[in-house]
Amino acid sequence: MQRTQFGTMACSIARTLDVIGEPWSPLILRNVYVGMTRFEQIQQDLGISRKVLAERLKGLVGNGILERREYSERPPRHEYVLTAKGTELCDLLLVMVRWGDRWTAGEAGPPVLYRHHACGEISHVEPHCSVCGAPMHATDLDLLPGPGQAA
Amino acid sequence: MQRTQFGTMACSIARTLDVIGEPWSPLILRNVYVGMTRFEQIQQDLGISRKVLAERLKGLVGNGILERREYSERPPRHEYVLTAKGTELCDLLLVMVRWGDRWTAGEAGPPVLYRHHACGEISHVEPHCSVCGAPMHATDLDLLPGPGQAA
DNA sequence: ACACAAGGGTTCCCTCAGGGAACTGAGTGC
DNA sequence: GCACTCAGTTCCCTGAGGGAACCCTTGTGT
Repeated sequence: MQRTQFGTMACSIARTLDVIGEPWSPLILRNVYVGMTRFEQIQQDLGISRKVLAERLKGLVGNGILERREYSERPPRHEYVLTAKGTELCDLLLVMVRWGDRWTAGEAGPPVLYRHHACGEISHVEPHCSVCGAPMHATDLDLLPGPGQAA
Repeated sequence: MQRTQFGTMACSIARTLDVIGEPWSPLILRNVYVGMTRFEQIQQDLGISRKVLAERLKGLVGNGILERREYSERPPRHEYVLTAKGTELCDLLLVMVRWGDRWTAGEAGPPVLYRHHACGEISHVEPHCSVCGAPMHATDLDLLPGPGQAA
């Protein structure tokens, strides 16, 4: 948890950060996304403190990103799975991957490749305009006040 | 700065987090993106501690996201502007905005609207496949080991 | 029957990063 | 000379992250 709460700001970036902005949260999400759904697995893979992992998982469940599901009743065992809200958040991870691959991967190249089901090719994510379908980057936009703007 | 350093992990998400994962960094980037480029402006707008702002700006400049530019010699005054690397990172902000608008804006609607230069319409960003151009989400992908994978 | 292991946490203490306010220092305007 | 602005820096205090140990329930080997 940040010292300053971002959730109350009239800014969708701040509110998104309120959900996954805490240290480790994006990496936890990533691990669940790739199928590493159990406490012990995640803890060992990331090398995160057990305390912090427990806090983050509780937070992500509370925010509706993950769901705590019992996969064995006896003995009681739980795993964490993505909700619809959480799955959509994974698109954000893909954009982070794209930027990281481009600017930080260096000589060695990207550590993971992504194959698109639809076309079967190794590709990466590219932002497009939801209206006209053309590529859309941060420099191609005008910002206008919206209905939810603070008074 | 996180206690655990993410930069050395063989994961583009972790490496991206190493650059903008610290608390406040994405919001600082956002402010520079919308044209709020000066220390005093950013500090007052965000309500961030001056100490932390100075640290973050130093970090973002060090990572090649921002450039510290003198806009007046006498008196010496500086502003922070986006580099190419930083501008591309803003695409990440747009995806955060999109998710935040969808899942956290509530009744009031999005606080800011984005108009695409190319088509002139209010739109939002949507991830597409760089190869086939079709919409691409986290669930449409297979993950394969890449060349930069850890040994 | 008993020891031990594994999953999934919780509790403890310690350190260090964030918050807040005060201070600095160059330069300008009056 | 005095106030004011920008852009930081320094100070102390609190609270979050790291690490290790501990806990509880159930399963398993002997």
